[in-house]
Amino acid sequence: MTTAPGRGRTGGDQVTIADVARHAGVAASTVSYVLSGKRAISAVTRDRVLASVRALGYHPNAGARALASRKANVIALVLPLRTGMQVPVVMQFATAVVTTARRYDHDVLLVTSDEGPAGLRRIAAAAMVDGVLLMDVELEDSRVPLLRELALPSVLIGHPADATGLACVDLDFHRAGEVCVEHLAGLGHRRVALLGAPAAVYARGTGFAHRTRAGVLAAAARLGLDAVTLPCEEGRAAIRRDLASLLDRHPDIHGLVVQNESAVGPVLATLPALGRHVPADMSVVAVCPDQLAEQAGLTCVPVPAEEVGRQAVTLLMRRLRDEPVPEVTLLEPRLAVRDSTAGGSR
Amino acid sequence: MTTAPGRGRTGGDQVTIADVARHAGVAASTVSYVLSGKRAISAVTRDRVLASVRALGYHPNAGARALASRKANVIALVLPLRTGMQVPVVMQFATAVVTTARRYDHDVLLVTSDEGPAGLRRIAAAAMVDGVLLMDVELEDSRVPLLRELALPSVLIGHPADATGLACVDLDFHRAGEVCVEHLAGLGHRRVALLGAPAAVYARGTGFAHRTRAGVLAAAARLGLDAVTLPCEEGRAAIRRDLASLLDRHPDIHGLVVQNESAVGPVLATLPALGRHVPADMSVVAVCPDQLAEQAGLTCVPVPAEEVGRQAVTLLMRRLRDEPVPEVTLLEPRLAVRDSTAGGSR
DNA sequence: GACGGTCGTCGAAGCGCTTCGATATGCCGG
DNA sequence: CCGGCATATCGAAGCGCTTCGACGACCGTC
Repeated sequence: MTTAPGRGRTGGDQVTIADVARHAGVAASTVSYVLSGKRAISAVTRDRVLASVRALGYHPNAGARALASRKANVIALVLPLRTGMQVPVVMQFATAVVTTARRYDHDVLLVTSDEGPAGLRRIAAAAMVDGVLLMDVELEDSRVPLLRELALPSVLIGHPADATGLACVDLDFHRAGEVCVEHLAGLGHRRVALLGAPAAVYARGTGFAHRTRAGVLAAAARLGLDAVTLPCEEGRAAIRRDLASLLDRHPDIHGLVVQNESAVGPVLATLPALGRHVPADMSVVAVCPDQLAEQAGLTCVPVPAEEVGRQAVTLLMRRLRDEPVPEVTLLEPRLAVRDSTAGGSR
Repeated sequence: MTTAPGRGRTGGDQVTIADVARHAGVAASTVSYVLSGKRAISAVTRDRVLASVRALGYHPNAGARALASRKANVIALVLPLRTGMQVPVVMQFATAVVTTARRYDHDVLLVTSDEGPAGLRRIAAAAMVDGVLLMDVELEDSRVPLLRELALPSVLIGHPADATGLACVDLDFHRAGEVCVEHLAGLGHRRVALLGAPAAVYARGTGFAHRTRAGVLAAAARLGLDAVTLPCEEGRAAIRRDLASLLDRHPDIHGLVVQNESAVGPVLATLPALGRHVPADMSVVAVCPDQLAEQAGLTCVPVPAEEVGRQAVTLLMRRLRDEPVPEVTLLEPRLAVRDSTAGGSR
């Protein structure tokens, strides 16, 4: 309607800020200021501009905006897309991240860990993103020094051995381990076992696995319980074997902590077959997504993936505004008691 | 070393094309042509430029590049982050997409379906992405007309009722249903059942669920088998109940097709408890990720998430180059026979 | 009633890149 | 030995946006 809107391209309707300015009878800079709120604009002008924006269906061009403002309004989510990870947790987490980021008017670029340091470097150098969220951080993580070097705003999920100068969010897995053991102890069990992540996960130095184990052992020591811990591979058969040999060697164990998403089902299925009924002969408490535990009526310490994701984004946004953020944010575990744990006789 | 590299900003090392040009003693446009290969450049110059690129660690600024070239080199992956989805499949799929996209020098922007049409519109208008990959497409999907309207290059995973003018990739679920039934029939079973997705998934008109069911029924009709199909909710208890009532009503069923990731484990755990041993009394074939089936020694038609992801990206890339792509690409299902199916007596 | 101070708006200068002529150089055939 | 044609390179003009300095208009003030 006004002056020559569409450029040549087929379907290339691209409405520019100049179009809006013309439509509203103001300068382009004024439109920009209305949209960013960085300078005072009279109510009259603002309303007129906003009306034009709506009328034309204007959306600022992301590239141009990024170039001029030196902000992409995009954050990177670096996911561990390797095997052996607790898949649903990652998924829930990603959802929360995207949703929360959108609330701050940011989008999320998905990056896989296997592109590794080079990927981070590329993303950073190309100024594609303003900051990064790193999942599945290991105790000694090769990406951590790089992050420091790049001075790229970041938030880690999980935490490395040395978190100096970084921001980390995580469930307090050490405390989670303790909580599980305390619960079992409170029910009168004196001998407990931790069925953990696959051995590879420990070998990789993944924080949550180590910290949970440490928590279990610490609480056991403090409360004077006997505790054995062992990794647990995936696969129904492997689990059955590991579990059988565990109970064979330690027949007097009546409390079991399971921290391995994919093992939860098989463990519950296998125990009765080994003559241990839950909870009569064996109390089971898991560290896993609540959804999973709820289905199985399992007492658990839920992994609050959603909450972690939200927190992580919030922290990153704060960091992008150059506000100070705590180095370590640990979420307090809570225990959801269900029917898989009960008082023991010894 | 050369002339004034770093701008003022702390850590703002941003190396620009001008820096490279200066370092190599050529014009900026020459550097651009070396990098894009869009004009012939002498070997001598090219080598000198590439050396400078490496020496300075140059990475083109994504925003500037997008602005000038009108290509973002980013594709959007629109994921169904709602509940009731087969999570690990989605994950595998996402991995394949990211990996493949990187191979074509593209990045992936993660978008959730719940931002819905508005999200697509925004992304498109802001020219953040060059194309989109849509997962979990429903038979009547509200985003489909929008895609047509926006003339946004896209590839759908799954397919809508009307695929005209679009590109879709998917496992041939209809055929998968048939393959399962044919396998069971080949083993001599005359009465089979399909334990499908949760009722909500059918209600939503999700293609894969409907098509599998149709395939099962078609093959059964063709081969003269009796077939019953029923949805299957999540949760161990619900599954046990559904399964028990099914076998109660149809005690002579000896072939079971399971298409519900989260039901596979519980079904296998429940059958023996109901007095049906696998495969002696009941042959079970699943449509699920192969990894899951392999663990359980289950005969299955694997959902080739990785392959689908790769194909989808490849098609999208072709589309971005304005090459013609087929409207529908169906991957042929293959059957992996394991220990959960065996010949029946009737 | 001239002066300083806001307030609201404008114009212009880039941000770093691609791309389109234009120009310079070298080579060929006539 | 020159016109003509490739071939290799350069320079300049944007892409659409933000942001800075400037400037008019209007206010209250002494």
